[in-house]
Parts: sequence; C-alpha cells; structure tokens
Amino acid sequence: MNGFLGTYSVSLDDKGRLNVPAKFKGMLDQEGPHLVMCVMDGFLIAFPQREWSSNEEKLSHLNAFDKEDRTRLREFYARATECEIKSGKILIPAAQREAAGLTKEAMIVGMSKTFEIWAPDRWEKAAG
Amino acid sequence: MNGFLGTYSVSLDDKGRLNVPAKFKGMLDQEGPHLVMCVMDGFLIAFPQREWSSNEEKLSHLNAFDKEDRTRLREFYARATECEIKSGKILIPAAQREAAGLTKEAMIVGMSKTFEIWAPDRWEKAAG
DNA sequence: AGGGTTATGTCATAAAGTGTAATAAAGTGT
DNA sequence: ACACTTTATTACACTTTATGACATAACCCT
Repeated sequence: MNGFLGTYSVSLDDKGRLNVPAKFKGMLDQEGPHLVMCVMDGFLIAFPQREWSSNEEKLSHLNAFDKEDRTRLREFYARATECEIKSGKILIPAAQREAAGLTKEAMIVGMSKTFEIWAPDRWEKAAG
Repeated sequence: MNGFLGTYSVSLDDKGRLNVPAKFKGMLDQEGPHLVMCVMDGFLIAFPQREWSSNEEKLSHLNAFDKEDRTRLREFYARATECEIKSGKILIPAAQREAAGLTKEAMIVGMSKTFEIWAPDRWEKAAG
C-alpha cells in the first residue's frame, strides 16, 4: 500500500457527507475508520488515527500552563474533530464544511499518510 | 478516544447552563461527571476529575512558604469551582460566567485532556 | 414560615447526523 | 462494443442531538 495518492472530485450529499474514493479504501481498512479532521488555511486535512497520534506526540513536551505553549496547543486541538467513516462515507461537520468553503462538491487530494479535502474553487487557485 | 477536540458554539439557557457537545459525551462518560472549572486569563478551563488531580500533583512540589509559588497556587485554587454535569448540561456558576464574560452564547474548545469555555467575542480575538 | 432567588429535571420542537436502498455513472474483462 | 462489476450519487426515513420553555425543587434571607 503506497499511501493516499491522487486527486478525486466527489460530491457531498444533502447532509454534508462524501464518499471516500475507492482507491483510499484499502488504506483506510488498514488504518481503521477513525480519522481526525483538521482545519488548515482554508482546507481540511484528514489524519488516520496513527498519524494523528504521532503528531500529537510531537506536542507532548509543551506546557499547558505556559501561555504561549497553550496557544500552540489550542491551534492544534481546537481545529480538529474526530470523524468516523461509516458505510464508506465521511460526514464533515457543519463548522468544518464552512471553514473549508465546501458546498456541493469537493476535491480529495492524497498526501501519502494523510489526505486533504478542498473546495473546488480554492483547489483551482492553489493547484493552478 | 482522542480527547476533547474541536470548537463548538453553544447557547446558554436562561439559568446559565450549557449543553455539552455530543462529541464530548464519550470522554465525559469515561472521566465521570465531575469537573473542576477554573478561571484563566478571561476564559474557563474545565478539568475532568482525573486531569485535575494530576495537575494538582504537579503543583504539590511547589513550596507553600515561597511567596511566588504561593501566588501561583492561589491563582490556581482560588479561581476554581467544582461543577457537575447533570442531564448532559453544565451549570456555570454566576461568578465564573462573569469572569469569562459569558452571556447567551459560548464557544467550547477542546484541548485534549481539558476543554475551554470562551465568550464568543473573546474567542474571536484570541483565535482570529 | 413566606417570598424571592437560584438550581434542576423534563419535555417539545428544531436541527443535525445516520442507515439503507434505488439509480446513475464509471471502470473492467472478454 | 458488450455485458458485467464496482463505485458514486441521490433520496428518503429514521435516530440522535441541540435549544428553548416550563414546572418543580432546593436554597437563602429576613
């Protein structure tokens, strides 16, 4: 398994769910159905459980009582949300959809260990 | 369970209670209904029982006869209150609500082991 | 104890999330 | 190109969660 690769255009249903591209299914079967979805500069990053944990570990030296460290932790945790893949679909919570500007269509972009979810117009601008 | 994650906008009822977001329920079932609510720089931090105890332990090495340490201890303890989650709701005591500037709406912000409660306007400023 | 205030529990409604199945589209092998 | 299989989209019914309102219970004060 070579990680998440490729770019896919998918549509969201009326409740904001999207189908995971078939090519990602293998990875996800392996990594488990739990994802952490994180808002980044106008798009979403989806971390499989293991990948999220390893990122979390990198922050473990920060001191929650230090104001500056706390801000960094907050940037990390506050933008994140746990999502489960159910019947091959991911529900993007309303707040996240809004942050990423998602409405009816989305681009799913593989990034090896993670993948990203973009609003088509923003993706156009970013990818040219 | 990945700890408390995400940002949620919730409303306070006329008595100052707020609903715990559904995504926090799992964590709280695990940690128990007792929280310690602590005022920090204009917002509130909610510690589940276990996390409070472990923080308390970290403070136990401070010297109660040292002036500076004593101030830190005081800041921590004097601003704290015990709260219980009842029927899925937390009542924020009036003093705490005032300290955090809470009126009708609040932001609940996950910080992994703890979560924070912010007045929307202050959150806007802090999070941009 | 009476009158007010502050808590608490419960319910109704509205909003959000979830499961399933039918149909359409895309991909595959011969 | 054809039939066949897999994948994607849509729709609908159902469940869970959020919110606001109200009724009851505890508390405090004089």
